[in-house]
Amino acid sequence: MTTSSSTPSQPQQNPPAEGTCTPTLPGFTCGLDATLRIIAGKWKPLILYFLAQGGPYRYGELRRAIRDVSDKMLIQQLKELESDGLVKRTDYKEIPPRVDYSLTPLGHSLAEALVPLCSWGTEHMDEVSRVFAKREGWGAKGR
Amino acid sequence: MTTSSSTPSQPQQNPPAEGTCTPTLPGFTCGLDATLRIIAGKWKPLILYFLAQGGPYRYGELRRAIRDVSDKMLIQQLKELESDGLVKRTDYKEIPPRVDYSLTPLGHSLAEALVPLCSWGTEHMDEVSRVFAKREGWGAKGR
DNA sequence: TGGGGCACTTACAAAAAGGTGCATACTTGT
DNA sequence: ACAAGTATGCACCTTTTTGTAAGTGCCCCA
Repeated sequence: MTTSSSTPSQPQQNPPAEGTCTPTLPGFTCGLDATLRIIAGKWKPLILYFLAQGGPYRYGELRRAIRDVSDKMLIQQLKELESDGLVKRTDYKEIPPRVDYSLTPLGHSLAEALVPLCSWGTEHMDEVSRVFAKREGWGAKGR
Repeated sequence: MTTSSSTPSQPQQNPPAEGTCTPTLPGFTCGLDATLRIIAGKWKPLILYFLAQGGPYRYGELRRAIRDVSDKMLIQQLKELESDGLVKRTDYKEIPPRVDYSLTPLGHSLAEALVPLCSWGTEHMDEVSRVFAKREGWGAKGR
């Protein structure tokens, strides 16, 4: 929870290059920091991703689509996303419970901002795969 | 570390929209997943960010620039970034140690892919701030 | 009546991530 | 001689995050 908010000192040596970020913000180092903290959570990107693809999803659909996620986790992340205003939960209050989830406009905009990351990952799949092969390969000691 | 690789079932109801991601990959659900796992780590985005801004930085410079990061953490993350091929470490093998870090081409491309996230965070700063105010505000029980 | 699905909730445990502080080997400044 | 700076390494501990298993209330179906 410590975010390096105090004394936002920037390096005064190298030229600050282009205005990629604006490091003069409330509790965050920069917008990137803020964004990453919002999508932090093992399943959140996936959720956003799925919701961005299809229309609203029912809870069970998501659950099955994401596969490997437990109820606890899915619900927890959905709740955070909801309270963060990225996802809208619609409870139809029917007798066998029926609920669905969709992106809010804010959520949509975030999902769009994620696209380049997505492409990067896809483009550099081979490098990335090697990296993780390495990390897991001789595991048991390294990390 | 489980990535929902097995049985990549996709929802067959809603139309798959545009080709935002390509969910047919080795160990990851999609490129986004891969990317996020590479930049996972409290300080990595910041490091990439700083390196993307100025030229190569010496260790101590980074340490002071990022502020609040401990040696252990900074070194650890730098090492991972290095072994992931995003950062290049140059050891001048001088008597008082001198080392500097810079982005590799791969690192640069990633940094560029991060720009939209950065902008998103900056643009939606107000919403994001509110979110975190809420999260921390009535803490102690919520999470 | 037993089984299954729906959308969750809760208590508890395991694992991962992060943090603190001390140590190293060598040099320069005072 | 001693403190300070350089770039790290290592041991230990706390916090955060994730996972597991079980349970809830209600309904439908055979």
